[in-house]
Amino acid sequence: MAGHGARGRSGGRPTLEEVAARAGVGRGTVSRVINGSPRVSDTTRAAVEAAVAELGYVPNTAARALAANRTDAIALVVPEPETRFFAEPYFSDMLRGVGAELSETEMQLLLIFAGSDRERQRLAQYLAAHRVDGVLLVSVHADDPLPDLLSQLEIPAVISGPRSEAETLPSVDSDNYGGGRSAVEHLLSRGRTLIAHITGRLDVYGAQRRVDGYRDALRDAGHEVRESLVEQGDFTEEGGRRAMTELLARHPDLDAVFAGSDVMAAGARQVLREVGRRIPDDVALVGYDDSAIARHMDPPLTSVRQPIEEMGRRMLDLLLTEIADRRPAVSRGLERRRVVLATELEVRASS
Amino acid sequence: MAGHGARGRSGGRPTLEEVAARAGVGRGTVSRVINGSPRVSDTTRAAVEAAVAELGYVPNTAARALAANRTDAIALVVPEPETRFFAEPYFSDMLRGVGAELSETEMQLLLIFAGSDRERQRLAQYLAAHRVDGVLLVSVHADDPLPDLLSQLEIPAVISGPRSEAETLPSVDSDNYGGGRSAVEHLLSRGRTLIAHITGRLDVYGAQRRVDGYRDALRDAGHEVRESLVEQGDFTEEGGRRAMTELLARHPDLDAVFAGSDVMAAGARQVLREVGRRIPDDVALVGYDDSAIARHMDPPLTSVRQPIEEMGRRMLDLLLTEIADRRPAVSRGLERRRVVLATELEVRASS
DNA sequence: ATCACTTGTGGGAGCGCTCCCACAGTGCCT
DNA sequence: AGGCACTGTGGGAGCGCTCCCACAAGTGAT
Repeated sequence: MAGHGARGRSGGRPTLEEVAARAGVGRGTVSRVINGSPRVSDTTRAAVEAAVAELGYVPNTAARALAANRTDAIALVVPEPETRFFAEPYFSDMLRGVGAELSETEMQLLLIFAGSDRERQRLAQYLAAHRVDGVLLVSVHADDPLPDLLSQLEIPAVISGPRSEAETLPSVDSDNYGGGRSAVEHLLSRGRTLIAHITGRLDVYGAQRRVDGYRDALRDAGHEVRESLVEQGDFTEEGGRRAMTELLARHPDLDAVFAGSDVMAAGARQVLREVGRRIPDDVALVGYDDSAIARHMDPPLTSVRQPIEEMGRRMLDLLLTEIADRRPAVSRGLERRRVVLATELEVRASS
Repeated sequence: MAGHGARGRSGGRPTLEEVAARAGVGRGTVSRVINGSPRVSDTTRAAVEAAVAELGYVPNTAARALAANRTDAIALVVPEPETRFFAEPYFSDMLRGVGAELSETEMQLLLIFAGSDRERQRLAQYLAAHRVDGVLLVSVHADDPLPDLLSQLEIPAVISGPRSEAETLPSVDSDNYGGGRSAVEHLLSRGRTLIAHITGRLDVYGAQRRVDGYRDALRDAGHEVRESLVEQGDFTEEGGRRAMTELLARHPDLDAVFAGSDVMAAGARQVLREVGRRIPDDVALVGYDDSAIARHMDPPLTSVRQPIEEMGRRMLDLLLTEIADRRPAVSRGLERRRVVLATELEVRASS
C-alpha cells in the first residue's frame, strides 16, 4: 500500500468523529449540521461545514442506514421482460424522468427485475428486508400480487398506470381516455366516417380507457358506435395484423383505423398494404405511443404521445411525498394521490 | 405508533442473535452458516438453517455493509442522455442481460445517471464514498475522465465498448470489425460494386472498427478502397441524411450503402427516396443495430445485430470476477479481460 | 503422558452513524 | 429571587452485522 491508496490520515475516509474533532465540537452537533437540523448556531454550523469541506467528509451510507433504519434508496421494479415497458419509448424515457428528479435528492435508485419466479422471490425478500424506502411500480398486471404485498409491508409505493378505476396505490398515468378521444376527433375532423379501433390488451386499464375515449368521441360527434368496429389486439405486431384482417373482413369500407399502439399500427399497416389499401388515401391510420416506429414508418404515423418522462418525474415526486409522510400519520385522504397527465397528438402523414 | 408498524414479535425482523438463540448456537456460528463458511459441522449447519427458515431471517444489508466494508451492490453508470445508449435496443437489452446474470447473485444493481455536471459530481461522491463494489460503464467517450477516476479509487470496473485499442479497463464489446466486414461482404455477394459507407462518430472506437471492416472487406475482395465513398455521420438521422446527400453528389452511380447505424440508414433512405432511387433495386441499404427501426422500415432494413443482452451478461461476469479477485492481489495479466462477441447479419428486403 | 496441531464454536470489539437524554446557558414571567 | 421554558450542545447507547481471538475437544506424533 505504500504511497498508493493512502488518502487521508489513517488510511480511510474521515468519520463524523474526525470532523467533530476538527471543528472542535461534539459528534452530535456534526450530525445535526449534516442533516440540516435548525437547532445549531450559525457559528457552529459554519465551523462544522468548514471541517467537512477540508476533510472531504462524505457520510457513510451503511452506518446511517443501520442507525436510522432507512436506506435512502428506492427501487424501480421492472416486471416481466415481455412487457411493453421494455419497448421504446417507455423504458428509457421514464427512467430519464425518474433520474432527473432523483438527482435533486440524496436518494439512490435500485433496479429490480421481477420476471422469473426466482427473481420474484428475491424481490419479496428484498422488500421483506426493507432494503428500500419506497417502490416505483410500472406496468403492473391487474392480478399482480405485488401491490398487495407492498401495502401489507407498509412500504410506500407508486404505480404507473393504475390497475383499475379503484386503484388503491398512489398512481401516475397519462390521459388514455383523452388520448383515445383526440385520435378519433382528429380522424373525424379529417372527414373520416367509418373509424375502426384496434385495442390493446383489455386487462390493461389504460387500453380500456382508450376504448372509452374512442367510443365517446364517436358518440359525441353524433356517430353510432358499432362494436363490430372494435377488435381486440394485444399490443403486438401480430395482434395488429390479425385485428386488421378481422376488421377488413367485417368492414371492407372502413376509412380509418385507430390502433392502441404503434406496434399494432405497424401490423395493421402491413395488412392494409397487402390488400392494396393506400395510407392515408384509402385508410387513415393513427397509432399510440409516438415511438421510433411511428416516426420511421412509411408513411410516418400519426400517433398519440404520452409525456412519459414527465410521468417518471411525477412518480418519483409522489413516492418521495409518501415516504416523507410516513411519519406524521396524518390521514391525508386521497388528495393529490392520483396524477393524470395530458397526451398530445402528433400528426403525421398517415392521417 | 400503537398497532401501527407492529409486525413481528418485538416489533422488528429477526436478527442474527435471535436465530442463534433459536438454533442454540452462538452468533458467530450463524454468521458462518449464512456466509457459507466450511468450518461448521453438518449438524450445526442444519440446525441453523432450520432456525433461519422458521424465523424467516434475512440479513440486514446495512449492518453487513458497515461491518464488512462492502456493499454487495454494483452500479451501472449511464452517461449523457443524448447517448446512443438510450436508444433501442441498447438500453433495455443490456439491462436485461445484466439483470439476468444478476439474479444468480446476491448483488443489487444501482442505476446512476451521469449526464449533467451536478449528476457527475454526485457520482464522484458516490464513488469516493465507495458505495458500490464495482461499476459497469457503458458507451463512454474517449475523453471521459470517469475510467481514470475509477482506477484511481481502485474500484473494479468493466467497460462496454472499449475506448480504444489500448483500453486499460476490462471490456466487453461486439465484433464491430467483423460486423462491418459482414455487411460489406453481403453487399458484394449481392453483386453490388460501388459500396459507400456512412460512419458513426469516429471518436467512438466501435464506429472506427466498422470502418476498418468496411475497408478490409473491399480490399480483400480485390476492390479499390476509395475514401470518397466514406462519409462521416454522427449516429443521428440528420447526420445520415447529410452524409447520404454528400455521397450521392460525389458518386451518383453508387449501388449500395452501408450505414453505421439503423438511424443513419433511415436518414439515408429518406434522401434516396427523395431523389427517386429505389431500395433495393437501385441502391441496396444495410444498417447496424437491428433495432425496431430496421424491422419496421420500408422496405425492412438488412442490419447487423449485436448480441447486446449477452454483452450485458458478460460485463457482469467480468465485473464480479474483478471484484472477487480484488483480494488475492495476484497479477493475472490481461488474460480474459477483453471479451469480443460475434455479430450477426439480419438480411431483409433492403439489400 | 506431553505436546502440537486441527476443527468447531462462542462471544467481545467495533464498523460509523442516529437518537435521545442530560445539562449549561439564557431570557422572561411570576 | 426563584421558577420555568427554551436553545444549543456533548456524548452514551445501540443499530445488526463481521472479524478475530480465545478456547474446548479431538487427533496424532513424540
